[in-house]
Amino acid sequence: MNTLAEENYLKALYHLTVQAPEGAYTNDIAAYLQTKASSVTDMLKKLSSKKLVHYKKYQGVILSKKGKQKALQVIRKHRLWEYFLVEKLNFRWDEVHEIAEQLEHIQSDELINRIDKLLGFPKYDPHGDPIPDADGYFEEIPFLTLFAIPIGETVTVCGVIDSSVSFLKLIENIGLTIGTLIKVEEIFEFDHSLKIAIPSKKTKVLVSQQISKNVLVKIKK
Amino acid sequence: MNTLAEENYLKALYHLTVQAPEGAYTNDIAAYLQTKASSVTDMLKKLSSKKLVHYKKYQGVILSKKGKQKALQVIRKHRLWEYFLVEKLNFRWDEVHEIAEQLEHIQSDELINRIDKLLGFPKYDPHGDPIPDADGYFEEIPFLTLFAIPIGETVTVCGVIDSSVSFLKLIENIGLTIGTLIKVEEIFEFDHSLKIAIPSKKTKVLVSQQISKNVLVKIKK
DNA sequence: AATAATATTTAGATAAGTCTAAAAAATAAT
DNA sequence: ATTATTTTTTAGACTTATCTAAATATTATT
Repeated sequence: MNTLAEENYLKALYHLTVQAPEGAYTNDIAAYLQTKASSVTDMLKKLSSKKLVHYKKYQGVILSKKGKQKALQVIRKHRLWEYFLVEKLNFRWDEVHEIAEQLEHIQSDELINRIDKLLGFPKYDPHGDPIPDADGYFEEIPFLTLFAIPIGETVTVCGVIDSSVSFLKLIENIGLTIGTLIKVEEIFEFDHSLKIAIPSKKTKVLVSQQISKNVLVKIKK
Repeated sequence: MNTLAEENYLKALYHLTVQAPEGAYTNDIAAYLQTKASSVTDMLKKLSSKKLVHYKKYQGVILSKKGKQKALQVIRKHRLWEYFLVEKLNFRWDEVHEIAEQLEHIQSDELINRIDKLLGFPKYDPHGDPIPDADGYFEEIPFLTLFAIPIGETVTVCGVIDSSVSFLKLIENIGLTIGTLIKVEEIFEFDHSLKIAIPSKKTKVLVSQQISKNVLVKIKK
């Protein structure tokens, strides 16, 4: 069993190395966790002695197989709790992150598996991120960004790239929540903004390029 | 905000002093928390400096008003989470304590209030222990649950523990409304269900354990 | 009232996780 | 290739919560 601090480092390392197989750097980890580089070095030594990471001084760090598995279990718990908070307790999806940061450290396989069952074994969380199963397995869906959708196409919102509170508040406010069916009606050459129709709300909304590049969608088939 | 260790001491002090207004003793606290007397002394000093307890060297300790309030909030969370685990995730009562010991330290008033609402604002847990409300107020159970009544006894229904709509509909439907005189005719070992006679309606009804644990009764004198 | 037994506190140590400041290594620039 | 800059690590200190062992206070016994 790992401490809370260890779990947070494993999770951070997972997120920092998922798109960077060469490894994570001390300063980046420190920035990500809002701590100091020296603290990171200390923890990397500890995780290394526990065989959770492959670490050599000055050489960056990657998760070991064991470390990756542990990280995925924490991520699984985080995403399932977020789903629970939104689905069962009617939190908005921009409110759940901090609470899930605490709940993800509750130690009980049985508990999280029953939460999983209660929720109907969801594969994706409210942000559209995949939820690993009890063995750490998950499937990434090759979502497109709204930015890449041509005029006339109808798509379903299924996630976001930027999951900051400020962005979530924005899309909540304009009605682009997960599951919403939308249609791209126009693309303005001037600034690449889009006119989007939301049939369920009978509204239309103008969306900037910056927004459209952060909204993930699935093409309706 | 208090640390996990502080919360555990406050809770322990509450339980140790609820029936002993003169105060708790260092060794008793140490035995209760499975720690050493010297550790207790250290923590009592800390809690005292935070005005959470009234403590004088060698003189025992009692909770301050503030400390009692904090303790009750932890107890509230513990009992609500236990109720949740049993009610929504189908854990048995003997399985929930350890998980609730972790969940009780999650810091979010909004979360526990929504859990409270989800459960129908229960006033007592199925052990008959009262659940403090958001202000720390609670009523000691003056009744027994139907579950605890032996064969042959005649009792009056005087309340429920689960006050959710679904449960109220159920007991309304089978006739176990407040004021009803009932007699326990049989207890089936198989699933601890009861056969109840309702003389006023000249009917008999089979009541599951889950139901009997949520019906409060007063023994007829 | 003096001594024995018990309870409590203090002193000093340990472990986890963090920090600052200084040293060392790696990388970039001249 | 040497110097400058950046990055990373080390050394030492701090905090929280714990421990053991010794000291002190309280209570009980004679």
